[in-house]
Amino acid sequence: MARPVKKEQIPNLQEAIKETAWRLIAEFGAPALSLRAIARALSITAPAIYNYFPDRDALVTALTIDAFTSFGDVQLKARDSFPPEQLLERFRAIGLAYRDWALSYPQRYQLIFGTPIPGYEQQQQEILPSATRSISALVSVIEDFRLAGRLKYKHFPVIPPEYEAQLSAMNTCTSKYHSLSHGVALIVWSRVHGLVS
Amino acid sequence: MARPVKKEQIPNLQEAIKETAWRLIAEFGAPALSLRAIARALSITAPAIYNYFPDRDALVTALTIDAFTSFGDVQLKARDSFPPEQLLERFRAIGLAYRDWALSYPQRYQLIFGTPIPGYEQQQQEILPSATRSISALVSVIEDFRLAGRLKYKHFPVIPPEYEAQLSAMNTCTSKYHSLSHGVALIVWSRVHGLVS
DNA sequence: CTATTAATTTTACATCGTATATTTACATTG
DNA sequence: CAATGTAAATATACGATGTAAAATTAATAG
Repeated sequence: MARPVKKEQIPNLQEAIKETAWRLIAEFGAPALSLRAIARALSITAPAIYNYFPDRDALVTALTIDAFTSFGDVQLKARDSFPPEQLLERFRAIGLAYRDWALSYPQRYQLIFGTPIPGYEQQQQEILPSATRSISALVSVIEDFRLAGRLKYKHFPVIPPEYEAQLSAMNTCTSKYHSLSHGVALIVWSRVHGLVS
Repeated sequence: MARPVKKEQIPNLQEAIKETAWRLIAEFGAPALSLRAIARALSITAPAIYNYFPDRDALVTALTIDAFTSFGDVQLKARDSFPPEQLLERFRAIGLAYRDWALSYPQRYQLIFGTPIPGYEQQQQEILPSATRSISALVSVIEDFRLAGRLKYKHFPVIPPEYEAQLSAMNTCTSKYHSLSHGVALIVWSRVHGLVS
């Protein structure tokens, strides 16, 4: 074989594309993102991107996964900033970390939770693992509450149907937690999300 | 003035455009809807549509309003199929009517609750009245339950933040109902919606 | 040095929304 | 009844998008 990985006037183009995409999202908003705009900003032609991502949706999916990964890192780190016994502190840290993260990375927040990109629809299958991991911090703590008998509930929580598909997917993906914990986590999450917004 | 409303090879073009749009939505799905596709189907040129709708979003908004109106008609009719005292029957009729409507008009259902049209984002202001009316049937019945003291609750319902904006908008729009009724209605709605899906 | 081959650009096509200018055909008015 | 004003439709055009196919470039392996 010849010419495997050199030339590249931009050292790591794959990464540069994503970084530029993030910058454009930050500047003009997620709905305005386009391959051509990215190429323009990089002084590159649009089809060149196809060497790194099979199509536009794949790029957006990659961005989304990165965002979820970053989010998950922060969430897990927040949880582990307190020892396993201090459930309340862990719980609280996770909530605050959510807020900090949203403020620190508004683009990532926007891509995951904000106005969607026009033609794009989520490729659940690809995104799910990183998405699941990102809320596993919260779920695990609530699971600990439940195991400690400190989860008081009278009714099984009401889950809006929009989330139900994801919820059951998460359940099959990480069956280590009780579904009740998932449900409560979702509600907690929606509360925090509301506050942060 | 001259020539106000004649010629028109297609008698009522405004209406014909909308009907064709619905047909295309039914056939190819809402995300695939486009002005040019509508024009093609009508053997018309695309810019002609601009005589009836200022832009594409206006057309989609008009369709959405029509869908909500149809939905509201059915909901109110269902409610009024029982006398005001038979709250439970009314409640039940509304739920069943939801299902019937979704099955009878899958395109309308899809436009309101399904995958959105790519570039389009809802013009809340225009849509709100018809949307509000469409769930007023449910809200009014729940309000009656509340007034009759038949609404048992321990916690104020948890409302996912996505709906909160609409909820408060509805409140200012039709302030005749208690906000608790709105909240409960939203939860009931989400349950029924889940079932129907 | 040359052949191979990965990385890019060039060119091209199909789609979209929509702005502008032009034609068409009717209804009213002189 | 013919002239005119005007609404409705078309024709044309522009810029944007995603992406397929071919042509070009440059680095490495033999």
